[in-house]
Amino acid sequence: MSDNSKYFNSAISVNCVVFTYVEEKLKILLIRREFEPFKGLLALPGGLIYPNEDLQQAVSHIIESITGNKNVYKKQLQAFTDTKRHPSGRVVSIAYLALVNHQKAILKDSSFAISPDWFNILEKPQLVFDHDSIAETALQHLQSEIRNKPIIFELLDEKFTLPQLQTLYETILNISLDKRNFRRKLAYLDFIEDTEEMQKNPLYRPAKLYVFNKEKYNEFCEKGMVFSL
Amino acid sequence: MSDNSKYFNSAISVNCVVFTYVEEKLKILLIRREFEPFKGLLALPGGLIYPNEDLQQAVSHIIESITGNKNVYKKQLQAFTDTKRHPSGRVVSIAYLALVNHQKAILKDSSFAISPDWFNILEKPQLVFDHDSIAETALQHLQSEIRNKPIIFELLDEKFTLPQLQTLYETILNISLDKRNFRRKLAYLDFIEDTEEMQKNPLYRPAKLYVFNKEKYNEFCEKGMVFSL
DNA sequence: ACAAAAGTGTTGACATTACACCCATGC
DNA sequence: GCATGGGTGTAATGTCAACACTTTTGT
Repeated sequence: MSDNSKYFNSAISVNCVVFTYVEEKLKILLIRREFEPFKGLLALPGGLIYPNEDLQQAVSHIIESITGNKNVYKKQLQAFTDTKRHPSGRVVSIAYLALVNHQKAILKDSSFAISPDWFNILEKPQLVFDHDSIAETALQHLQSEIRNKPIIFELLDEKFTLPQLQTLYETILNISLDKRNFRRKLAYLDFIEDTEEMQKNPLYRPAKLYVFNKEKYNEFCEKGMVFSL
Repeated sequence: MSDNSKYFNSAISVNCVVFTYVEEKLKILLIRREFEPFKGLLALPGGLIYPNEDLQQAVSHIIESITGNKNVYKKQLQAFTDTKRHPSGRVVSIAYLALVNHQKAILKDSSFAISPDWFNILEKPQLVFDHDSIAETALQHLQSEIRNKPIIFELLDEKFTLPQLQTLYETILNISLDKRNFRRKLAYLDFIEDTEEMQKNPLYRPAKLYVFNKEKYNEFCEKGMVFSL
């Protein structure tokens, strides 16, 4: 460790696996690379990090630049470290999972990304570098995380119906759930609150609207309780 | 990305949270730092990585140098990336969890570590950098992982008794388990095999010896089954 | 009135918990 | 023969899965 120069010459990047939910589909945010290598090909949004740059902030900045969303849910997944994953040298990429509400997201080009777009996760095209593997890891993480943590509400509007919530679980987990069993389970959770309001102008019978109450969820956790789908 | 020099000047390190089980205690491997900063203080084993170095191999090498164990169980946890975590510059540390059998581990000084020693996890002293936080993350990961994956056998001898297995679960999870319920649950798992052999020279009544059969475990998984403690 | 999705309870199967005594061995 | 930990079954409770009809609204 006496001669630092042989160690301080790697690069750090972040890659963001950003999911949204729209038209009853789980979609992933992909961009076209603006620079070589792989210029013009599809990739996860991300970028190299300056040595004094905070990774969470970098992720927030990238996501805000592309989608306009501030304060999105984000979580570090893991580092992708293959020595040959990047042709320009040693680039360790730290992958983040992020969830954004589709209504609030307005995609635009930025210094990080050209032609950003949402792709149905079930029809995800091939990506550059090891981004397919990063996306796969993120999806698995999401699938396991929504079973025990209330992050799914990040993908819904503030007010949502139980059928919407159920369909979203079914879409992400790729399973089907029994409506009555699903609703009975939720009935115990006081942090999913009935708002006395009804859905506006649906095609047929309107459903009740609910909200996720974060304070009540915290109280629920403090009692040592854990919810599980 | 046109001028790479402003990005390729960070360092990557690995840190290993190595657990073992001895004298009915879960212990963590700590070393004394041989170099500045924090020379002589307690730390997790680890080290800086060369730009062409594979991280898994580096972890294996470090653990083998200190404990003598080859092919230990290891798993990447996450990256620790605080800009100020290391005083010498930007060092992103990738943390690994590893499990070693105590009988096979013979600690010795190496280029990575002086005075390596096992510390009861319940009495872990303060560590340098952000290593306390890394160790805490690793412990939580271990606690959650042993409930659904058969990694606990990495900490036991090849042949073990059910009371040993139960005590190990209790130690790691810091809970107490009902002996009969615990054994009934294991009875369904054909990958925990009775060896017809008995424990040698115990103080009192000898217990039956079991082995973990990895092939049978894989078959069990292929049937879509999941075990859960 | 009809089409469509919202909303609602019961039952049987299975899993989990709680609990106490006899057994095998070393000394 | 006694001290110690190894080994065993049952009953009550709670949880989970399967299942079909009525209600509300828009057209």
